[in-house]
Amino acid sequence: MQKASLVKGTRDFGPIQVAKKNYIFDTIKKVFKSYGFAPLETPSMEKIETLTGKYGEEGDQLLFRILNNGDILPKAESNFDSNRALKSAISDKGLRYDLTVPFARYTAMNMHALKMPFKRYQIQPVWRADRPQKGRYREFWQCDADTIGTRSLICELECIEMFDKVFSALNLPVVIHLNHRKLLEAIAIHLGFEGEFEAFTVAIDKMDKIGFDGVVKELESKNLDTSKFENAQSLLTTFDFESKQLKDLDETLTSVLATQAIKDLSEIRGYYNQLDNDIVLDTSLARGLSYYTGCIFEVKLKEGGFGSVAAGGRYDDLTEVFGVKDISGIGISFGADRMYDVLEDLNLFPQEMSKMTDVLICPMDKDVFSFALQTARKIRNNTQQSCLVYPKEGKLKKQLDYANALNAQYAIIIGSEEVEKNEVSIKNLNSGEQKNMDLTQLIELLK
RNA sequence: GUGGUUGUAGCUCAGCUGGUUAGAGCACCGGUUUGUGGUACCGGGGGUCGUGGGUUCGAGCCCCAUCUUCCACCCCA
Repeated sequence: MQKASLVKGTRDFGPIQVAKKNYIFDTIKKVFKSYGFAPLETPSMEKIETLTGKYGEEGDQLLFRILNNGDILPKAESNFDSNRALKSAISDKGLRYDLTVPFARYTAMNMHALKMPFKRYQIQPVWRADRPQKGRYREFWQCDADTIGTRSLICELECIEMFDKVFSALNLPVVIHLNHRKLLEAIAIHLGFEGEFEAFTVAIDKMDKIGFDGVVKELESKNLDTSKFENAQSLLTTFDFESKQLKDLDETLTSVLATQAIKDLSEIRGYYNQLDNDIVLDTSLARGLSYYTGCIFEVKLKEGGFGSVAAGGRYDDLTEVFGVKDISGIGISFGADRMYDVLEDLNLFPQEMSKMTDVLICPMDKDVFSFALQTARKIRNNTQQSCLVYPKEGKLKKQLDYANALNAQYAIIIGSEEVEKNEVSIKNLNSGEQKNMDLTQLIELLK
């Protein structure tokens, strides 16, 4: 016999967990649909060359590769000068790392049929060969919405609104962090890091974690000149997302790049009045994925938890590697598994998630089965309630126990007395209240 | 990928410096009550102590390996 076990960093979802997960998916889906996004699904696996080189060196290492079928040994026996060469000889497929790149691939292949701007949403699992931690899985679900084929800043606004709506619908207070890649570049140049943009962003992205002094140390450890960095603290921080702050920032930076970014941000700011959640301009936000070129977002929990529960940004050249130029796009992604964990921790899933049925019918002996089944049929055909007949007679205690385990709202008790009077005994399992009535009254009650 | 950490019944854990048949609470099952649950009482099942080696007269406890968990770094949802 073999011990049953799971692959590291993966998990099962039982009936209640699936209901909870669907609650998250449904909430997100509803918002996506209300903004006119249409569904798309792509295969779990992609050609390895579709995936590699899109997420940087680190990302490539985290790709799950699929071993080729057939006789790989002769190939493997040849001399390869590197792991990389060997890998590509024995594996030409991989599991998708995110949903954005498969979408770019899809777009490139279907340009002829897509009416721009094209808006799609996609809710599917992705895989990363990461070392698992809390809130960090090797298989997890992303919920993406992207708009491509337009540079309109209305899309940025929609992203912000969708973040706001989803988290507000889930009763999960968050802070939406907003930044602009060009603003970040302008700041980098202003602080003397021209040509060292990557190292600069990697360092300042850790601001909230290691603090200002930590960032200085990090930069120095990479032999970067931090002489102009002393006035950076007031520049790399979170600002209220208001026009006054934007104007001040523009005046401090006085560069073309900064002005472009501020213009975008001001326009977006002009499009809305009130959100349920907080939003800040966070100039220390530097999303790692290198394909972003405009606005970038990250949604963080107001209290504790993981790094971020949702993120996104604008990218200009994602389809270019597939031969399709000048398609600007913007997309966001919700991390369903992290959201699941937080909602669980904070006990924010609605009560009915654990309800397996609304009504349990309890037949006392075999003679009443047909009456019980008839009652069930009536309930199913005439009400919205789900209904289940306990498939074995006897022991009311046992049956009521079962009803509790299923979190049912009503138990309908049917014995020979009830059949004789052509009625049922219905018990409200929350209040304990119980009364007898005929089937017409029962349907009326359950409607 | 680097450094650390964890692993005892379904769950949360106890188990003294290695010493006879490994414990508790909760959960589960049965009964008290063969037609009334979620609160009471009585009883019961269930563990090759993550796995594989080793040291020892003897290992849940020590050593090695491996897997798993969680944490930090890296990166990220």
